[in-house]
Amino acid sequence: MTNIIDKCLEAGLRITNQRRIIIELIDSADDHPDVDTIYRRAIDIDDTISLATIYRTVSLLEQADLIEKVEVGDGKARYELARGHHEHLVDVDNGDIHEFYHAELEELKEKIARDMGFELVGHRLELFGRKLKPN
Amino acid sequence: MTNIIDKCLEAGLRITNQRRIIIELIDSADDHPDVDTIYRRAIDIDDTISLATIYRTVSLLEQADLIEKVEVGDGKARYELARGHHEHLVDVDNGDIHEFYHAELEELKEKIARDMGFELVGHRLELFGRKLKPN
DNA sequence: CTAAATGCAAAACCTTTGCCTCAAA
DNA sequence: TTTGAGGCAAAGGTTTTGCATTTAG
Repeated sequence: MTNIIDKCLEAGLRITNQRRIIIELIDSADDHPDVDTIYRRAIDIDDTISLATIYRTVSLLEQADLIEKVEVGDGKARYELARGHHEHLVDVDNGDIHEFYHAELEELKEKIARDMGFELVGHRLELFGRKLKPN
Repeated sequence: MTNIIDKCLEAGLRITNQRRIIIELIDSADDHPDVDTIYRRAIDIDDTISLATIYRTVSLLEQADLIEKVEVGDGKARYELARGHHEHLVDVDNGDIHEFYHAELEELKEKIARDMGFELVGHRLELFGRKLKPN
């Protein structure tokens, strides 16, 4: 079992106490915390960690493709562990983020870009929805 | 021919000189200007317009569904005239924004949301691509 | 005339950075 | 030991806001 710390070492990252805390925190989060949330959770564990370190660390982890930035339109960068393509559906009534993967959608994006004369190198998709009443 | 000013009046907006300038400027823009660009273009026409008025006006126009915000990941809000569903493909090499509409994609988004138990009330999609060499 | 809009400057946010100190390898 | 990392506080960039003044309707 290759854990997240090993992956950081493989990526050539120096593992400091602060980094370990931040990384494990994102690893174990089951939501999509923004930087301030990560900060507040981190100082619960070690209250000497600074906001600047959070920013520097997430930016590093993102470059190493270990975490991914998620932007859901609230003006704040949120992060999640990188674990392959998936998209987000945001519940507009409570902000809950639901993940999904849809192969057909992935293909379609590639095809659209190709038809327009581009190689697809990235994308961003968020759906905003409201829960349907079951009937 | 219902022009953009008429639409503003229908929406109940008071038409000031500043608003007229800002609105017509966005109406006639063939790119996706950010707030600062709108500001610079506006003061070329009337140098008493303030940045605050640009922000207040675009926010008003957006609420009235007369313009739409486009976020292409550069951290700045860009605006375009509301003119029905379409998506954006950003050329990562030069920032050019290409628009497209793809019916199949629209349907697919609706279907995905529905299958997840949601009514789709909005979405955001940007593709990032690099021009293919013709061969 | 009167409510609403503007200008200006200050403040509010989120994020980045300089610099000196501290710690991982 | 040495180079990179962290803490702190200041600065940066975008957007919002308070308040006195002006203006559209």
